[in-house]
Amino acid sequence: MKNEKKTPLCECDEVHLSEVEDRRREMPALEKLYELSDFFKIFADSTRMSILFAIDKGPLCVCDIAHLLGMTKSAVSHQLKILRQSALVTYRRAGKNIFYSLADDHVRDIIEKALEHIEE
Amino acid sequence: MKNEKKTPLCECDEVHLSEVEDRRREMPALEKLYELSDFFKIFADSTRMSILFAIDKGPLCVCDIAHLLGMTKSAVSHQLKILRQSALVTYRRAGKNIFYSLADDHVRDIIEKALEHIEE
DNA sequence: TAAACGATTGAACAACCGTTCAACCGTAAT
DNA sequence: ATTACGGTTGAACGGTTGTTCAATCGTTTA
Repeated sequence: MKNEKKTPLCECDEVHLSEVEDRRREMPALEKLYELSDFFKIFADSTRMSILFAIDKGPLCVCDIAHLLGMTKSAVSHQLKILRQSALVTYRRAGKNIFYSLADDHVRDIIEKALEHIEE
Repeated sequence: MKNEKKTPLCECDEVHLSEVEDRRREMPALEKLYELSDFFKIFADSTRMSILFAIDKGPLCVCDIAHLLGMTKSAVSHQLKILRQSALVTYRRAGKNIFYSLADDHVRDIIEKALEHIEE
């Protein structure tokens, strides 16, 4: 058997090894870290952020959102798909229109927190 | 004078115009939306997220973080620069080492909220 | 059934972003 | 002063991501 660890280590000599090992134990699982950053990725686009605010006060159809943001239906629909897949929005069909709304109050909390931080 | 609005509108005929205008008034300023999504961009990378968790329990030097994450000093340093510029971390020099710590308790709150959401 | 329209989709393109690599800076030690 | 070492930086490369465009789906209406 060869060495188990083959991580591309940094080239430093002096490392605070015991401290580092302690931290490693306290770190969340790698998978959790990916989930977290993936979750934040959803909010990391101004178009998606605009859509969330747009439907915050009630359902709107794709066409309405497109008008509101000054974008094409296609572009909006692509972003709505991402929000759908992330379960941040729900939708219901009404004739030819499809109305989107926020799926979760949790989302409002997170954006609220972020707004507080930005306002210093 | 020509038309003032020259936004690349969607091609729909039937739009719920009054509703859309109401929403437009309630929307945050465009600049605010950019600030918000830019803020979330910082957390939208697993390396940066890992770094934040790594130094959550106390200061670590670049070399320690690199060891902990199994990355090069360079890669870590580039991400630390972004976190520095976003004022999410602070640093102090101690000899040849530079120790980084979390700048703000606000950050912990936001990540905490996100974790809650992920756990359903 | 056919036309009209709102909405979705996939491919393609451009812009953006994270890591690598090599060079360099700042401090400490010889 | 020179060497060693932790840390930073800029350019370059590859992968990701958002928008556009054209084609298609689903529902309603004629």
